[in-house]
Amino acid sequence: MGQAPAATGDRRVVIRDAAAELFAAKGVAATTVREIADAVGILSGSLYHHFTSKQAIVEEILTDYFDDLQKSYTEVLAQQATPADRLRNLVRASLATVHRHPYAAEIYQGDYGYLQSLPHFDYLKGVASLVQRAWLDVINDGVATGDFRHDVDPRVFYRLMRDAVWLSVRWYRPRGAYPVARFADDAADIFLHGFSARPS
Amino acid sequence: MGQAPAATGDRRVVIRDAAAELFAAKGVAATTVREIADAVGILSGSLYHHFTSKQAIVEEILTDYFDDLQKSYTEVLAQQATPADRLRNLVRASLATVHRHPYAAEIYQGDYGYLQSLPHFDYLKGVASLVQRAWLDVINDGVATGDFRHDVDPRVFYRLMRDAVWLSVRWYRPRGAYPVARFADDAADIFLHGFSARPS
DNA sequence: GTCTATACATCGATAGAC
DNA sequence: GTCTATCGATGTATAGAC
Repeated sequence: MGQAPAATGDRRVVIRDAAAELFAAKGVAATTVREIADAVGILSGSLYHHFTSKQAIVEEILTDYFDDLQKSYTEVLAQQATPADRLRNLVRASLATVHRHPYAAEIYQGDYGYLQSLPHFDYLKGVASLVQRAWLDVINDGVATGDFRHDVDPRVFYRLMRDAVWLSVRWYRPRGAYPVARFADDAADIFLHGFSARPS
Repeated sequence: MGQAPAATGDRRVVIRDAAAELFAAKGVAATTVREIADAVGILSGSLYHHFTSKQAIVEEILTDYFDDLQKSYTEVLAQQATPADRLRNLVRASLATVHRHPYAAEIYQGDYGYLQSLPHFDYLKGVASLVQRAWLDVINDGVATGDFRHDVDPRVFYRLMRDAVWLSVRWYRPRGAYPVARFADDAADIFLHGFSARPS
């Protein structure tokens, strides 16, 4: 009856999601527009009714992810807590966001080179440096307060932790028996113990 | 005089190394044979005097790396020590090998999808599972002896540590002031403390 | 061992019928 | 909104002269 306009945006989302899965699995450059079209059951030419180019699809996938990431971090950064708790919250927020956009996260990590050719790459860089700033600030704070060790370069610790956390999207997928929140706490726990200045 | 045959194999190595650097930076699929030829100052057609195909170049790069990796691990696995020391030795051997073949290591991590199309992919898989087996055995031993924690899944600990260690090739390069051996010890230290069952 | 020239496949993208 | 048909660019690889 007073029915909705037959979900016109649906096709767009279906295409975007199918493309994201392919991009994540094979890389953007190695994925053809024909493969994307096959995945949704249309011909490659029809894709261009929904998107102006292959790049535009990539851009929409990544922008969606980074919008969400920026929002999550803004919330976490508004809170006050000890360095250890703040670091744990960053891990939780990162992993929760990543698993709302697992394909986008994989694309960002695996195709950084290609991404530099995107029109909105500056926006992505801005969010990425916001993320890096947040981690490094917390780690440096913890070293300053004496909570964290000072015998290992904070940048080394940051990068080890960053890779371990963000790359987990390649092998970890949330399950009922081991949900994201618990996984995030395990990861944070290992790194916090490893970088703690105090005997546990 | 009784001179060597004017180093015929040199060109091959020069081409292979130039290709490796490009593959690591942009991905295999996104790197063209013309770019490789440009990098060594010849035309793309001339490449095929040295290699039968682009895939063959990739394969030689990766096989070289994996041969070295297998050799390093065989040595380390012959030694006996505590779980903590053995894990530390695995980190040292891994990072030392990675930094003898930094481009190959980056290619393996960044283009795993493409690699599956290689003729010798089964060999690569074999070495990769040797590596995984070595890490998991040591970790499980440490949990069994009570040296390592039992409240975090060993597989989770393994994967976090694996990603942090192997992905470091993307950002860490050995320097005089911070050589591989020291970096390896720092990384092992953080993870060993983080996964230790004993107060430090 | 490199170059010239080119074959052949595949890619992203477009135009217009339905 | 999809299909048919196709263009132009680009990619890997080959053949033969030098």
